[in-house]
Amino acid sequence: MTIPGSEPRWLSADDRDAWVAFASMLIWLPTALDDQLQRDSGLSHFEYGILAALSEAHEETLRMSELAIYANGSLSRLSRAVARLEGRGWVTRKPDPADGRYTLARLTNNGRTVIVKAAPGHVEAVNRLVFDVLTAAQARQLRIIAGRILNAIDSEIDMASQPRP
Amino acid sequence: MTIPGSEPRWLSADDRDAWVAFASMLIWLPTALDDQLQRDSGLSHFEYGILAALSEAHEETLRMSELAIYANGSLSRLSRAVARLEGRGWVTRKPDPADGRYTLARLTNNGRTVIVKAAPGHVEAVNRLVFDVLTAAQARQLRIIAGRILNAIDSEIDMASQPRP
DNA sequence: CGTTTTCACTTGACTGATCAAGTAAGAACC
DNA sequence: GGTTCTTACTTGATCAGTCAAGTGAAAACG
Repeated sequence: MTIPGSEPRWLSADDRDAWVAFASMLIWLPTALDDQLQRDSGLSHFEYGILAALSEAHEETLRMSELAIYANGSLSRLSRAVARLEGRGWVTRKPDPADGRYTLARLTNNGRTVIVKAAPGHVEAVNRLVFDVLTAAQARQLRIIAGRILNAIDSEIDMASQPRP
Repeated sequence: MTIPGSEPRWLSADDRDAWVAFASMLIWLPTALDDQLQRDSGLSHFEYGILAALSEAHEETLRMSELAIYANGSLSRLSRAVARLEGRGWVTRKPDPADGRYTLARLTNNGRTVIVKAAPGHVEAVNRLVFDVLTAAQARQLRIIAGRILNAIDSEIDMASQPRP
């Protein structure tokens, strides 16, 4: 995306400081949260997301393609992860009777027990590592900042898929 | 870390909103940056970090263990990544003559060419997706927020390794 | 109403990450 | 100065994730 011949645009000294800290956080916060879940519940963050999304859904059931969006993952990744969760007896899959192309994933009783046990520890970790160390104003800023960055990512993707609307 | 019998501490409505946006950003920003590097330079973000760290080091040379810290990765991961980069002719490895336990990784001329070509596009992406959409004040806040979260992670790790100082 | 397309997954082949075990060099101890 | 310990990696086994190809159900088409 750099226009050939144009001067590369570097980061200002302030931005560079911010980026070093931010980039490091982008790596270590997910790692820390993953570790807590793995230690305390034997779940990856992705698996946690799947169970959490199902537990909040109507009849604890979602189509795979919807679940993929809530859990922030590709369908392929979800398919394998749900296969693992099904193996542990925490989720079941069956074709949607209304349209055989869809697969309905549903939380089992055991699965509900797992997520109910895992949730408090995970939320506690999010509080400890994020919100306890931020002021209310910073938390609000964080929401805005994250929203803007997500918008920028989205519009970049839209740009790539349809060059001229 | 939840004290048994104590009430789980949930997130406030505001914090929950912030967390949903922030968690999504934690997933999609690294993905977007990785994609840009992969497309434009055939590098993963981790490989980019390795080459960038070497290019800024004295004589473009670093011990593996130092490099691991700069690149935010485990020694094992680094060892495999550098093996790949060595295979592509962008890095060499040799034992430190001063202490045979250390391995010195050094950027080759080809490696320098690669990182010099890759850097502007990557920095441009960081600007587009992060700093262009933030005010200067938000960028400053982001540095502070990231710093506080990193501190919280560090003190948690210290806590675990030495229960009582 | 049979054929072609599209859709919603699933899966095979491969790459990269992790953990634990292995190796080889230097330090420490007696 | 020989044995044990520590340090700095490296590597084998395994596992999760990606991409592309495959499958089977519904839509669309002529």
